[in-house]
Amino acid sequence: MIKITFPDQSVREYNLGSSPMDIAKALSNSLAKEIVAATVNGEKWDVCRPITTNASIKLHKFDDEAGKHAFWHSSAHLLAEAIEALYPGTKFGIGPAIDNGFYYDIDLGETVITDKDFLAIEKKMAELAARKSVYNRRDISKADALDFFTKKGDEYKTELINDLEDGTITLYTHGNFTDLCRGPHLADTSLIKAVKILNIAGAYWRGDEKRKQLTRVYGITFPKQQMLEEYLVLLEEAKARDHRKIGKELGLFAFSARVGQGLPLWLPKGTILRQQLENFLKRVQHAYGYQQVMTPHIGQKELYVTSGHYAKYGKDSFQPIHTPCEGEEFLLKPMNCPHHCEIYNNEPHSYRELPIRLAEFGTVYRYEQSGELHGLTRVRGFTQDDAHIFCTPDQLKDEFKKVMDIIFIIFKALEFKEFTAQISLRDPNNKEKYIGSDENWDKAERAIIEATQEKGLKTVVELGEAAFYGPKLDFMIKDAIGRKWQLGTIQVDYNLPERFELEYTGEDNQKHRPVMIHRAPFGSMERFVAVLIEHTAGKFPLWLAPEQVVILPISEKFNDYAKKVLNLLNNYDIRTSIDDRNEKIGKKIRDNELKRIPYILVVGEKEEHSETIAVRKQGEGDKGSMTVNDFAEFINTEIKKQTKIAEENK
RNA sequence: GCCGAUGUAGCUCAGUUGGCCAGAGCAGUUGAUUUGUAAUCAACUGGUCGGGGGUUCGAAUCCCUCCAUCGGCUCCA
Repeated sequence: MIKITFPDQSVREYNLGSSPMDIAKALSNSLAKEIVAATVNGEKWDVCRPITTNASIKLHKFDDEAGKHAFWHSSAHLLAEAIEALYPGTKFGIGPAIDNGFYYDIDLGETVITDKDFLAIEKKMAELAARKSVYNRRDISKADALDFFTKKGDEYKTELINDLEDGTITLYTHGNFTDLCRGPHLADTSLIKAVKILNIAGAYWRGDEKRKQLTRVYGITFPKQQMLEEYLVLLEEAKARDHRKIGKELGLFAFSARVGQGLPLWLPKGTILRQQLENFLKRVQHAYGYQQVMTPHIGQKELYVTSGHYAKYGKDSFQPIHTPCEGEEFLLKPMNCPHHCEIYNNEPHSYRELPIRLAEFGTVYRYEQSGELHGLTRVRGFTQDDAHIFCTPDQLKDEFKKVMDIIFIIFKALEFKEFTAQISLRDPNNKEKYIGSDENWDKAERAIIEATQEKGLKTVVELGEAAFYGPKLDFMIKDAIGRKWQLGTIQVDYNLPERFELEYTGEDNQKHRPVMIHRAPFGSMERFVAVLIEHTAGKFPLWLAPEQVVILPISEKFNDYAKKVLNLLNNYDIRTSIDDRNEKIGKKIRDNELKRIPYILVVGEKEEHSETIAVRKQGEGDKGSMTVNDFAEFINTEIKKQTKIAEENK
């Protein structure tokens, strides 16, 4: 007998060699049907693998991460079996589970598969799944494993095996397919009830762009058909929210092949939206003691040699601009910090002046490979909501907390309710990789950790993820349909103050080096607007909406009254227009609802007589009538409510 | 940059194996209608079929090349 400890610390006895599945069955048959993986003594375990010692156990269903992982990993094997059946001779790379499904990297030789082949693959997978093939685990010696895959002609597998240690190698076989794999896997394939091949793409073998490109087939599977359908609905929803689509529909931004790829053009409406965001942030930052500055879009090559960026990125970036006569060399600015350092250096500073906080909506240009560009989220020219704080090492923690306050204000104003942060620290075993003294690093890392704790922020700590010049804190938000996006960042920098020889005079009348903090709550205006569009599906909060109100006269006869209403609202700085097209009211309502204008005002005979308007809220329908002044007051109060947070938290 | 896919009117898309002046809906213009809470009717305008080159009696359709976009990979100060 063996003693099994459950997560609630209860202990039960089972026969020697019982598998997690046996244990689950002993608990309840319905539970057993849902178990897809197990953790035994902290190790991921196949549900059918015998347990031979006393152990702690945790059973995983599909609804937890470990369960999904095993389910999708098993599905990747099933995909491989289907591929091998349909395309004999295919060579296999790796096939892991990912956040949403799984993939398998395959080498099809001369064969090319396209999305037209997906259906056949799905059918084959479903057919193979229904055979209820058991996943069998087998320990194997390195020599035997090499022999097996050499005979099979899978050179990718033999390469992988060569990197493994003898005695740690296991194979899994189900049906006609055997794979090198660590596991764990499902009991059998029959749990996989719903299959969808999502897309295919090229992927370099082992992520190395110098090596062969394999075909990566992405798929997802579920234990219930309905779950697949729900997932497909979510994908549709994500597609409907795509910022590239909505940005086009709402006339926010555009791209022109003639201007150049990755260079967004902000259209009038998108510009209003962006300016609202900028003004809001400027107000918040003003309240927090920031000073606004402006710097040129180019800088002498020398500036970036000083900053060190030229050495690091010079060759792989936009090439220098040369002046025709003097032979000067300028670079498009890839970041604002060197310019801000020179502003700091413009005059000597006393410790009494610190912290100095310089803010700029600075447009920067970075060369991105053409294939990396994506809508507004990855572009070649973009504007950072940048600021640099120059402070003493002792002020670091307090400044960090203040920056976090600003980020919280923004997240609140934009209704990002769920967010987490990642603290990136240096690799404690490789301290020499980093610039700056041990003492300062310790101080900075402690400051970040304490600041996040004091603010009650949910964080994960990643060792070795810090930049060479300092630790950082990155914010991750969850949008309205549960997707995660990385937004703002706060970074400590010991490097640039050194390189630019920044100084301040301390209390002791000696020169000291300030610490620099880079921070961008939005990240970039482009990326942030993209996330905001996908979060809101283009239904922006009132204060951000490029068009806040539209007035719809019932017929031409009421155009004059509509103009009167328009003038009144314009006096209140409410962004209003009239839709005086010769169309029926129903048509006008539909069109303006689709434009996601927050308020629609209908005016006709009734309203003209009573000096009122009929109010309709986007997505909610008729709200009854009120006087124009009452409406204007109402709108202003709403906007103040949405944006007042800056004043409150000063 | 690499692999694969796509590119037809301002937008969304039809155009079977090469074959009459390249089509539809929406948008736009004009006219009729003067409208009460998610699409009034009609006429009209609008296209070097991504650019260039080639094959052919004939190319949106086949081939080459370039450009852009999309899905990934690699990259992201």
